[in-house]
Amino acid sequence: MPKTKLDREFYTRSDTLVIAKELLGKYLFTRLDNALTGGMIVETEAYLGATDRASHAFGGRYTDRTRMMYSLGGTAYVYLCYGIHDMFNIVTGEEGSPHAILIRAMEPTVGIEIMQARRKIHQRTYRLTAGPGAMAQALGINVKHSGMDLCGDEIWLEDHEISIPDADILASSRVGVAYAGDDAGLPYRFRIRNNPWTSPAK
DNA sequence: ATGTCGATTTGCT
DNA sequence: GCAAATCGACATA
Repeated sequence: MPKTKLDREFYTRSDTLVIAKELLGKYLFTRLDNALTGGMIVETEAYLGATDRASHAFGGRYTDRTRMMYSLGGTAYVYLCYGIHDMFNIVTGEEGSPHAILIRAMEPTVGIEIMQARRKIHQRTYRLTAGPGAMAQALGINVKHSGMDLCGDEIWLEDHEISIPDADILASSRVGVAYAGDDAGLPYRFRIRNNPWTSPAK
C-alpha cells in the first residue's frame, strides 16, 4: 500500500475544518533521539484563528507563545498547558492566518516500547496516547519543537490511503474551553466512531 | 512587579 | 469522582 508524506499543499489550504477531518486516519511519526515512534490519528480539534474565542490567537493576539500560529501551514505549534503538558498542534493555512489543529489522540503502531518508556507505563493500555498531553509525551514532543517544519524528517505525517467515511466521523464540542463563551459549543472536535484510542475527556 | 488561571492528567478518597 | 500538580503567559498596576 502506498505511503506518502503529506506535503505543503495539504496544510496550506484555507478550510481548517476540512483538514481537521481529513487528518483522521492519517499517520503521525516522530524520529527524535534516533527513535521512530508513531501511529494513526484518531482525534483532532480545530481552532479557527482570530475569529475563534477559544483560540490563543483570538482577536489577532500575537505574543511569544502564539507567534508560531501565524506561520505557514505545516508548521508545529506546541505550548505548555497547566505547567505540565505539551500540546501538539498543526498550523494550517497561509502565512499570517493563525489557524491550528490540536491532535488529541492516536492509535499507536510504531515504537510502542519507546512510547511506553517515555510515558513510564509498562502495560498495554489506551492511556498511552489518549489525550493531547499524553500523546505528545509518548511521541517525545515538547515545547522546544514549536515552530518545527512538519515537511521535514523529525516530525511528519503520512497518508496510508485509509479514508474515514463521513458516517464514521463524530463531531462534538471542544474540551476544556468553557471560557470561550458562545464559541465553546461549536462542533470542532472530530474523532473516529468506535475507536477505543480516542481520549477519555468528554 | 504581581496575581490569576489554563485547548490536562493522574492518583487517591 | 474530585482535586492536586506546576509554571509560564498574560493581564493589570
